[in-house]
Amino acid sequence: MGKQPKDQSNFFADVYEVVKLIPSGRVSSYGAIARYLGLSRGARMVGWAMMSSHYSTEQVPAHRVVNRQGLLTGRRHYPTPTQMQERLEAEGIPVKDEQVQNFDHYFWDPSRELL
DNA sequence: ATGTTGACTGCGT
DNA sequence: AACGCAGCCAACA
Repeated sequence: MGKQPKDQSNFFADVYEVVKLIPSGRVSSYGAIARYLGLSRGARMVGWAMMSSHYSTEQVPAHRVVNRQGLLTGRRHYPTPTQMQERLEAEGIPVKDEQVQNFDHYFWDPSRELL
């Protein structure tokens, strides 16, 4: 068995796929997505992929991905620091002070919800 | 090839 | 409960 062609960051593509599966009105976390992809501690990678998603032509709802505390840690990578929050609120997710309210209720875990 | 960094997370203090 | 340190993977200089 030779080595597998690494393609070009097909890891990013996998992350995009999972993120695109997050239903509107729900949020997920970097760690949950990483774990679903088999990376027990690749949460930072997921964040990296999200940042790259801005340069991708694919539409990835990166605003639905927050950290495990429900904090909008990625908001500073948006054109305006409030865009991420506004987008979540537009989907019916209450956000106060950079934090998703009732986070546990809106949390969507690919390993749990998705099979 | 080596070192640094990053939209994180878990555990120890 | 809050803070700090270490682990993990991939891109970049």
